[in-house]
Amino acid sequence: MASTLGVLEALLRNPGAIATKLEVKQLLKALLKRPGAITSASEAKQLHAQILKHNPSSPLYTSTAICVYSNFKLLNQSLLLFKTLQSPPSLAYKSIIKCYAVNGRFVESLASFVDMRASGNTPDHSVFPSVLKACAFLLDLRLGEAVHGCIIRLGMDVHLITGNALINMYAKLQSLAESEWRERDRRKVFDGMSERTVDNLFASQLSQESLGSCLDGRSRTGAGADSSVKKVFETMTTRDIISWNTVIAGNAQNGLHEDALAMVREMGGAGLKPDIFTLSAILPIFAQYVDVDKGREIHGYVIRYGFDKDLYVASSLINMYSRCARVEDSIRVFKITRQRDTISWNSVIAGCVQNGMFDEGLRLFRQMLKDNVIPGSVSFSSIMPACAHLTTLNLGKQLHGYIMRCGFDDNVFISSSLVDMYAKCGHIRTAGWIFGGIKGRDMVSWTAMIMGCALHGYAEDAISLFEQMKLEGIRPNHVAITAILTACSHAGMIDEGRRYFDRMTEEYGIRPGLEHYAAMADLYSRKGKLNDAYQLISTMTTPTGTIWSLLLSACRVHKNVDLAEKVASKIFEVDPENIGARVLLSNIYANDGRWKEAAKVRMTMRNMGIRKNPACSWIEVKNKIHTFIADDKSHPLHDEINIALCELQEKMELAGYVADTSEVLHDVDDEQKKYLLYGHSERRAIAFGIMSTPAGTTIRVIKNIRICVDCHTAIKLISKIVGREIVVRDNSRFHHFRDGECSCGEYW
DNA sequence: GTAGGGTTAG
Repeated sequence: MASTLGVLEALLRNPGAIATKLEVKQLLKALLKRPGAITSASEAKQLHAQILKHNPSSPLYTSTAICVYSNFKLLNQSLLLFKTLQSPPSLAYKSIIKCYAVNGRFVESLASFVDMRASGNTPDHSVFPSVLKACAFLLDLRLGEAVHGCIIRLGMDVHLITGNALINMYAKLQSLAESEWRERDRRKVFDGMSERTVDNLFASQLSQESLGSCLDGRSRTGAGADSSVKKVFETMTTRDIISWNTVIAGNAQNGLHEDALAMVREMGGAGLKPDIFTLSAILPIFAQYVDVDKGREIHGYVIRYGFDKDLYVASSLINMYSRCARVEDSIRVFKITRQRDTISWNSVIAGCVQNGMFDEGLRLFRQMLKDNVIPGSVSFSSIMPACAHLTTLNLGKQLHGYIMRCGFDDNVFISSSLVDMYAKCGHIRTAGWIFGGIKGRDMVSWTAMIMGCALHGYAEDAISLFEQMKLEGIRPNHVAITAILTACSHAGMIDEGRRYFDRMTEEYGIRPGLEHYAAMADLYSRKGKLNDAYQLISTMTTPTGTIWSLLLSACRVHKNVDLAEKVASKIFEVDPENIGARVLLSNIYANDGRWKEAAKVRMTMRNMGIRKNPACSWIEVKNKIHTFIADDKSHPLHDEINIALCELQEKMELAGYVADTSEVLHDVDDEQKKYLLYGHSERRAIAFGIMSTPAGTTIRVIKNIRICVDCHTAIKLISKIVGREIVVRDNSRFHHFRDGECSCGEYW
């Protein structure tokens, strides 16, 4: 054999060499037994040439050539040969099935498998892994089960690699059928997470003893108890670390977290130590449970074993830390990871964005592009919320263009984030247009759109979307319900809001949480039903300062000082440092002319060392954000803006404008109050916007606090005078001012 | 030949 192959090597490396027919025949025969002797694609082509020269019609030789080509993943060459075969022999089928699979052509791979069975050829252990991988990829459980039956009949279910592939297929596909179980299991495990069973899990070096001790008290069984994954695993006579890791990853991804962790403990008993695959599979569990202590222990183990150079482990660690709100640790892990890919960048970017570090997220995103790392679809869905929160429309639009050029605009994660971004940037119509084009909308897409309508005051659209979502078989979760309650709240629809609130438990199985109480309290408060709001909040077991503050704010609008004092004391009970509440209370006193009390509250604040955030507005002009803070004169065009405001003022007064000074909370005379109103940040931002953009351009301004009554009146007039649409987002909603009117219908 | 990481609404 060795000498035959030696001749072959000589022949292949020197195709011009003359070989006798006998020699070639011997060579090919030897190759039939050892196709692996061919070590490069070019040698494979030489072999093909020899076959064409000496025996082109032999199915056996042709199959051998296909086999050799498929070893080098050369699909086109394999196919050319395969198509010449009238009735392909087993080897040809096996090779082509594998070749399709390694090239990601799973449909064709399975079709060839079906052809092979129909032609009476018997598959063997060499094809099943590819076939099972194809079933997993195509989410075809029925075919997978049929293949499994075939494997059992052939007695192949004890074969190590086939068994591993079976486990993988079931792990990937069972999650589809068992999503309901999964949810139940998740809650169950969550309840038990604080118990000692998981404690000290990774205390030392995952030693046999420490893992063993954790097995005591393991009590739960889940959907996985008699799952196909488990059955296959238990049937196998030999198992390797891949078998264990596949089951562990499957359990982790299917929400069987306790099972996954138990198996990590058990694998020690089989003489196997957790490796990089094991760790990257279980780290997301600690990320989900926000258990940074366990996550840290794993990080320690990772470092001790030198696994910290692995990209997968690094991304899992970055993700774990950011889910646990330790962004600094995420960034640290990212920075010391020399090798980086799209996913590790995505992890750190998403970590920043999810923790509110929008600018840092954007900076890292730009750095990623600079480093020539090609962004994937996940990169965009991770960064887009930063644009939504910062309301940087131009940046959002640029990213949208990039997304379209990449062909990612049909991705549901991305389009949902776009719906949200456009809605939050004031472009509700664009949001609606994108939403309309989403195929396979999920709960998040619907909720983003519903919330968008809510923010713009389009409650009826929000309600009809909500009902349509239910008709399409999507059961609302707690976020969707928050969105619909917010919609009702922003339109003053008390009855509708109350109905959704009262029925949410019965109809959707969701108990009202803080966010739902907040929306309802807001609904009553805005409508002036202050006592109803008070009653509702009082029924809560532990109302927060934030919820009481909604009512306090309404007390200011509806000028109810007595209730305000009562509410304020409730707030200071649970949250003595609450800045907003103290500011509000002082304003309420000032509004009532009780300047002494107002001053007292301010004094208390000063003594406590707390300062209120100043009112500010900002506007994006030519990709630059201009910020205007109340009474701040630092803008380079400050004087020009003042002149423009005075000119506007004259035209407004001609149109009948009379300043409403009732909300000016300073102890000064009316003339001074009028002057103070000019200084309101949104007015200066709008004046600047008018000065620096072409006639007719829509002005978009964002403000950090509620818009005051006088500004609301003034902006309505300004929109008419300058003939422009002016969109102002305050801290809770959008106002579209057009031709002297506002979309909020005086309700905000 | 089989195994692992990152994403959208609040």
